Order: sequence, then C-alpha cells, then structure tokens
Amino acid sequence: MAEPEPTGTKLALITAAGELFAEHGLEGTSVRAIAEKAGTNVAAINYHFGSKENLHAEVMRYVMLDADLRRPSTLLQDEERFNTPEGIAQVIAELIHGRFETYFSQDQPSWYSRLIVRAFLDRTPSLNVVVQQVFRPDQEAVMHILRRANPTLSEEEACFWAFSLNAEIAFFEFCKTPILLLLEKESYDQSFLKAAAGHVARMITAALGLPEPVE
Amino acid sequence: MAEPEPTGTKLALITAAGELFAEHGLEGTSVRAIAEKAGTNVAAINYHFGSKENLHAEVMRYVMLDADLRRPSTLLQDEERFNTPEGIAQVIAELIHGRFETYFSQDQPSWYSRLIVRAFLDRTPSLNVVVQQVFRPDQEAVMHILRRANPTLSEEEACFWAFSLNAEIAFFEFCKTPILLLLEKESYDQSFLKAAAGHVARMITAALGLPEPVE
DNA sequence: CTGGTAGTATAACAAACGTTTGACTTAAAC
DNA sequence: GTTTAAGTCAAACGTTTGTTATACTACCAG
Repeated sequence: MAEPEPTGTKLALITAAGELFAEHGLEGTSVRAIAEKAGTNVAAINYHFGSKENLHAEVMRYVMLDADLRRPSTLLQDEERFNTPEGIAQVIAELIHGRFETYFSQDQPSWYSRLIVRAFLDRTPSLNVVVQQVFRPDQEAVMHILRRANPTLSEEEACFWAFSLNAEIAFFEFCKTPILLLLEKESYDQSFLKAAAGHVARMITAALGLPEPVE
Repeated sequence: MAEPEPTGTKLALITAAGELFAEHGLEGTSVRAIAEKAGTNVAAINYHFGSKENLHAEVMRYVMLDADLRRPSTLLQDEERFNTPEGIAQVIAELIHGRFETYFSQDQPSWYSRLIVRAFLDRTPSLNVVVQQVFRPDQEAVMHILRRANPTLSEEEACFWAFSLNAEIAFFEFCKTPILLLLEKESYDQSFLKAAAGHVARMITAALGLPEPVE
C-alpha cells in the first residue's frame, strides 16, 4: 500500500502487459509475449507481481490512477456561470468537448479505454472499486450540473440524463471499430472529433431546452 | 453455402460455444469446456467445423442471422405518419421502445450482444460483413426517419444524429455491468427498462424540436 | 449378408501455457 | 574482503491447449 510510482522493470512490464491485455485480453496474452515486449525475462513477471493475474490487477490499478489524474474537475468551481442558461449551456458544451479531447487525445494511451471495456465484459472483480471511486463521483458531478440546468428534474431523471450524456461520448469509444468501418475511415481525425463533439453538445443542450452554445 | 439451419450436435455445439465465447472470449474458452457443455466430446468440434476458429466464425454467422430475423423493419411502411411532427415523434418513440424491447427481452439470448461487443474489441475479421450487411442498412433507415423529422439536416448531421440515437440504446447494453453496480441492482427489471426507454424517447424528440410523444 | 457412409468416442499427439528452480550479476553494508 | 540482498536469466517443471489417428456404432443400399 502507498507504494511509489512503479519504475524500471516493473513499469516496463505494466505498460507492455497493458497494451497486450487491451488488445488480446487476459487469456489471449501469454507471459512470454509480455516479457518480450517489456524486454525482460518471463521469470520477472512472477518475481515482481507473483502471478499473471496479479500483474493484470496492477495494470488496472495503474490505468485507473493515471486516467484519474488526467480528468479535469475544475468545471464546478466557477459558480457564477451557473446563473444564466447561456452560462450553463457553455459549461455543458465545455464538459463534452473536454471529454472528447481527454478520451481521444494522443497523449492518453489509446489502450486505456479498450482495457476498461474488457473489464466491463469480463466482469473483472476490481471493476466495483472503479465504479465506486471513479464513476460514482463523476456521475454525481454531471447530475449536479444537469439539475442546475433544469431544477425540476427528479433524482431518477437526472440520473438518466447523466447516462445519456455519457452514452454520447462512450459510443464513439466502444463502437470505434464499426464506426470506422461504416464511415470507411482509418482513424478518427481531428476535424471529425470536433464535429462529433459539436453535434453532441448542441443535441444535449437543445434537449435540455438551453440556448445553443457558442463554439 | 446455402446450408440448412444447423440441428442436432452442430446446433448444440454452436449454442454451447456461443455462450462460452460470449462469457470468456475465444481464447478464454477451451474446446473441452465447449464439448462438455454441448454434451459431446472434443473430436466432434473438429469433425463438424474443422477447427475452433471455424466454430467461432460459424457462431458469429448464426447469431447475426438470428438477430437479424428478430429485427422489426416495418416502421418505414406507414408513410402517412411522417406528415405531422406528432406522427414522426411517435415513430421515433416506437423505434426506441422497440429497440429496448428487442435488446433486453428475455427471448433474445442475452449472450448475443456480449458476443458482438467482443467482436468490436477483438476486431474480428467477419465484423466488416456485419457492418455492411446489418449496420449500414439500419443506419440509413434511421437517417431517413431523422431527415423526415428535420429536413434541413445535412448528410453528415443526419449521420451524427443516427449515431446519437443508437448510442443511447447501446450504452445500456455495453455498460450494463457498471450501470448495475452503480445503481446497486442485480439486473434490469421491466420498470427500469420502460423508464429508460421513455427518457431516451423524450430526450431525442425534444432535441429534434418535436412534440413530446404520448406513451 | 456385405459394403459403405456418417457420426461418435477414446486416447494420444506436439505445442504452448503459467510457474518455479537454481545459478549468476550487481551493488550497497559491514 | 566478505556478506547480504535484490534482480536477472536460461532451463526445466507439470498442465493444459487444439488437433488428430484410430476404433467403434448405427443405418441404409446392394
């Protein structure tokens, strides 16, 4: 507990394993492939982590901590913007554009989200920790913004609205492969992401009855 | 080609393998586990399908055909409903409620969608066929409805709107595990699904500037 | 009865798997 | 200089993997 940031061989193993786990899953990745990618020996995995499964848990922990650090949480601080519909629309638009940039930026390793989707599918036991410590605070923050946008929303309605907002961003991550196949693209380019974020921001604000946010 | 519906041992192997592939992935499932669940022996897999990978491809084909049969496509037929905003709102609401019922109904085996999400993640080669033959017609049908709702939409905008609509339903499927953990539920119950579909229908129609659909 | 085909079952195959052992290197401690 | 600890490495461990060779059963045709 309270361990320092992993370095050296440990870090090399975590990042190498992370990329392979994200691409091929836990069972689809062999310890020999991990060791080769990390530039070490197979025995190093069991020496540093005890087992392949422990390494996987450590990778999940590492990704969650790192992704959490990148998450901007300064949106709730300037309270005066929440007083006008235009201000709230702007806050929501910035939230959406920010998430698109966070999730699809080049500096966030692209295998992070792929690994998390696999955790959804495989029902990784450590997923509950992630939900309670990362998703729940996020959900409540978004719900708070949405209830400022429309104070008549019930608790349940606000929850569904927060789901809807997250759904619009998650879709482009989870369905990346079929979307690219459908659009006959190689990858998301910058102009496509900007257009997508703009559409989502306009749609959500329109649905909430807010004025259209300026770009 | 043009093979009959699989029966007997073949069908038993396909459904047994389907459930296991959906739950644990291709690499996470052993041929012995499949044979045991199907009530046969290991050799039957290679006898009937040639290899484990061929069986996996056959499972994908089977699921796609079966899921396609269940997909209702009669929404576009009653053209007169498209003439009023109320009519279009109603069509969209029925589309959304219909999808919730299709995806989360008891009679569609719950492992179907899980298998498809895995295909997204693993970039299964056969995915392109699915996209072109199932997703593209669906996308175009939804785009057609949306452009009737708002004729000023450009091609690109209509595409984004169709994404948004699908995103709202896909979210509840793809993020089922974290959603249930967040809400501290065991499974989606009927009243929750009805509430979710109602929210999505109201949100989409509101965003499109249509009148609120009646339940 | 005989021959042939389709399907099932057992047992074995080589290859790959996660893990462990024991020797070797390195470097700080005494 | 010796000791101690941490880390790396090649080789081997016992299992499990997907696949297959072989024998066996059932059924229809001649």
